[in-house]
Amino acid sequence: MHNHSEKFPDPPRTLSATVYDDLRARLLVGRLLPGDTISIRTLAAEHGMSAMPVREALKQLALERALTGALKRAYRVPDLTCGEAANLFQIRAVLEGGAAEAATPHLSARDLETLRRRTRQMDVAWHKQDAIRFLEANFRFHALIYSRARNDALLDLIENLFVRTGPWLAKGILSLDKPEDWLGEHEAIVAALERGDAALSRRLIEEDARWGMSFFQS
Amino acid sequence: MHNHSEKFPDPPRTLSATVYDDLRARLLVGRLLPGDTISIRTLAAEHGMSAMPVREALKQLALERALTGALKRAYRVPDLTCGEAANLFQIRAVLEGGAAEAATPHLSARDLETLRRRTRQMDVAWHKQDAIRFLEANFRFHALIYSRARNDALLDLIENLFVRTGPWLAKGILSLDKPEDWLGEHEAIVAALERGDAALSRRLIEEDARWGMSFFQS
DNA sequence: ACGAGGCACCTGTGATCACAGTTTGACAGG
DNA sequence: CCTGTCAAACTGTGATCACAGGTGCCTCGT
Repeated sequence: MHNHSEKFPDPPRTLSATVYDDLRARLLVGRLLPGDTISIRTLAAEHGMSAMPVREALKQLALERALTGALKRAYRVPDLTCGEAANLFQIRAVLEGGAAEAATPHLSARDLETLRRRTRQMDVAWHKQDAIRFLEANFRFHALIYSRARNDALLDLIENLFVRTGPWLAKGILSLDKPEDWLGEHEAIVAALERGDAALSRRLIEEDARWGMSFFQS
Repeated sequence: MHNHSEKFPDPPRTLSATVYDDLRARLLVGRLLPGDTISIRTLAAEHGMSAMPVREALKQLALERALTGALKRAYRVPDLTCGEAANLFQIRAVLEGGAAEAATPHLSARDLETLRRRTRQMDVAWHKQDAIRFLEANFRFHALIYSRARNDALLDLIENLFVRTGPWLAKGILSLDKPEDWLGEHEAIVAALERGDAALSRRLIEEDARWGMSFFQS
């Protein structure tokens, strides 16, 4: 049997990084919801490894505020207050706005086509009430844009914020009964990017980033 | 003997957090310089503890890019390229600009007085070529402003960026022979804040954040 | 004298064990 | 039936040991 058929990213990486990435991906798309509790030994058993790598991954996620870790108590997915969520989306707006503005001149025609595909994926996921697929396509849409800003550190920070707001957004989407509220702002974003209008792109992205606050705003 | 005379923040916290904070403080003020190497067991011996807490702290710092951690090789303080440094200062500019704008209406007269004191401390440290004291006062100056923006998550992110740019700034300051280049822009910032001019404060802070790029720019 | 190979020491990573505080559920008493 | 209490099982944290890979110096051969 050839090895090529197996997943390959494992060997050069560390076990700790494996579970870290796994948790991060789950938070990003809302496969973990606010209040969910996570145990070191349970996760270790699921992954078939010792508790050591898992504990490191959880501690790191707690440090970057993707999880809460009280002393001697189980790690949990943070249940943000509206104020905390608003703060996060405020940061996302300024950070993603700047990234979009810087990325505008560097988007290729191929990129724009990919963005349109992501938009369509989001549309069908939204009407299916499939929060996970929706958030996944949404993240890939934004990540592609920001990656063209040629600033890796900035991309990391934005990704972190997506991870932290993921569970909140998933909770918000799942709490809706009517999927009517969705308006295809993303097409406007793609149009602005295509025209090379950096200022407009920035404004639209800022608006889109703040959209997540529309849930539960009291 | 009374316990009140001892440092108190220790007991409720974890050993791992202790060495984490210690390293972070050292990076922030440039007591660790780019290229410096850090060993788990050495640090553990210095702190009189097992290697376990130290490894967690180092891994966390590596994760937030405050240290580099190649596989099976010693952790080191990153020696940033000019491009990477420029990226970081670009992020600082947009993030700190936004924070300053939001904080402007909430600064008290007492805050402004403290800011002026920090400015004076920076001045004397600069003329003494004391990079550590300079960076410490500089950080406290900025941190006080941003703390008034009432956005803890934003404050965390900015602090992280200070930690990451600390060694670079220290290297830059120490490489200068003449301390002539220092211009007291901070007084202008305080003046703008005192007048409640949010837009001007933002612009001045952005300018100040980009100042760190003036070293070694090729 | 110079270069290449090898071995000893260094590094981080993972496993296993011991410990202390927290949570939870069951059982006894009102 | 409700409530207060206690014990067992859970939680994360820290220590110690074993392992594999990387680095560099020292020696042996030419």
